[in-house]
Amino acid sequence: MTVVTRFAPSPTGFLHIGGARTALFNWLYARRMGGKYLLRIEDTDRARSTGEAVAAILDGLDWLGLSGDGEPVFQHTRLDRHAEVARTLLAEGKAYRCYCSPEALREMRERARVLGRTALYDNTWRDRDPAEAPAGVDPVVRLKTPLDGETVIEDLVQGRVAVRNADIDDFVLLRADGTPTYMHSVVVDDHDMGVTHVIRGDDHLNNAFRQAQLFRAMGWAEPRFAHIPLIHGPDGAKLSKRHGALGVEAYREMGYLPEALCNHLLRLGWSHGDDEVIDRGRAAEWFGLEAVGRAPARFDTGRLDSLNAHYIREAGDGRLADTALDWLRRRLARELTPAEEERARRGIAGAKARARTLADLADGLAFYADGQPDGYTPKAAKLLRADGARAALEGVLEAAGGLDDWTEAGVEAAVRALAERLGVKLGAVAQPLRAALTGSHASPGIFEVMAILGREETLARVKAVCPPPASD
RNA sequence: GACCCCUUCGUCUAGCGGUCCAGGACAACGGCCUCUCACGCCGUAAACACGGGUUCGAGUCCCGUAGGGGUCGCCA
Repeated sequence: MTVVTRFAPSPTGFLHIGGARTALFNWLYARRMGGKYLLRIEDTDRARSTGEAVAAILDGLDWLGLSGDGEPVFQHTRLDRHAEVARTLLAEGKAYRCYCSPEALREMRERARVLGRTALYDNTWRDRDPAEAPAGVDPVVRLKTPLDGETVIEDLVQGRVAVRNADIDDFVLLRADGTPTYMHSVVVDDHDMGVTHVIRGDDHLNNAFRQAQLFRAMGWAEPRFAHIPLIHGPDGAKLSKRHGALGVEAYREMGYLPEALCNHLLRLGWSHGDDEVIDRGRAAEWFGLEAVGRAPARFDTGRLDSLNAHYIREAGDGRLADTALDWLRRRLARELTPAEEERARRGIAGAKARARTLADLADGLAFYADGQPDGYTPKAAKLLRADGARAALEGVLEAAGGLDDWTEAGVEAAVRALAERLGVKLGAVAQPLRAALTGSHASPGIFEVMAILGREETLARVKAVCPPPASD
């Protein structure tokens, strides 16, 4: 039997972190088992579903590399099929029409709560003669669930979970307007799509019991369920799009790489011994539901930062170049001249070792374009005022002017010789120089910076802070 | 309130009865390296929620307690 998994978001907002992880687990499980991973947009609630949300979710999945195998199924296109299944159930006496008013239902809920019961609906119309139906009331259709015994789910993550059938009420299949509820359409669609493994958030565990009853009523094979623990916020409370959690696009905008986000999400609730850095290929080899934990994890960005830094360092300069240059243009809010672009491109190798995010990377590259885009940092200004700074910079001007070999090795030899001649440590020359060239007290190696900047630009920047004595 | 789930360092976790005075990673702190910042390397501090059992032996099994979370719609 081929494994078929699915990710079924409802398009009422962006793709949030929890959804992204659910999608990732479904994708990984399908890959691992050599199966298929499908997408379904749960848009039966036409009032809350929007086209923008559909686009945002599909975009987010695409960015993460979690697009479905084949085109996504839009649930609203299957309304007729959902109604047809409900009609079958009605005809077989496994479902019935309920004419209770919303007010009556509200009273039932209150009564049930007072009695300390879980099942809310009191089965008013379960066995009542349809002839008693009030005129002019559109009924809902409810499933006739068993009154005795218990429903057991052998969950692949949670283990055996049982609920007494008395605690499962006759839930609604079709609304009064004839449209299907989520509970009904999920089951019909999962069956029709051949879904074998339902991997989703823990918050659906209770729904599984109801859905299992519906599968049984139709005589359909139940899929295996795997309810993965939710991701909580730093405060330990549920993290969901409804509570202000960030969408994946927010992480993209902060400069995180999709592979870093996926790696981080993967390690939230799943582990493989002591392995921490796990790329997509490895994950697809190693992933298994048996290693998914049952306790919720908190979403903490500390490790995400560290993983992102790792993946930035790992990324080939070529692959990173276009992205980095885009970030730099945005950072400077202008286009780059060919010379600036060339310098920035050569600076990527040095800058990426120091960046945790793409935003950091752009910051680290900025000085290659402008001299000091934000002026000198306070620490840099201090370095320029330090004792001996003036002498060191004048020495550089002198030594650099006549240097033939303007390469990293060449300038290094010249600057080291200068420091020796002045009788100071290398740092006494390198630091003021760094401040003059980059506007900062921290940067890639100073000789690398000089080599990339070139003689002309290097001298110009030094002269800017160390004007030569006016000659007459 | 009812039902269901969870509980190892600050965080993510390893641990599937003895090999655990509990291991790794991130974060923190100290040091080395060094032209700065990173990287890298070395080191320090840091946890089995609590109480009962079962067992020769429990972080690991069972039962309670406490705490946390989830679900109880003609939303998904």
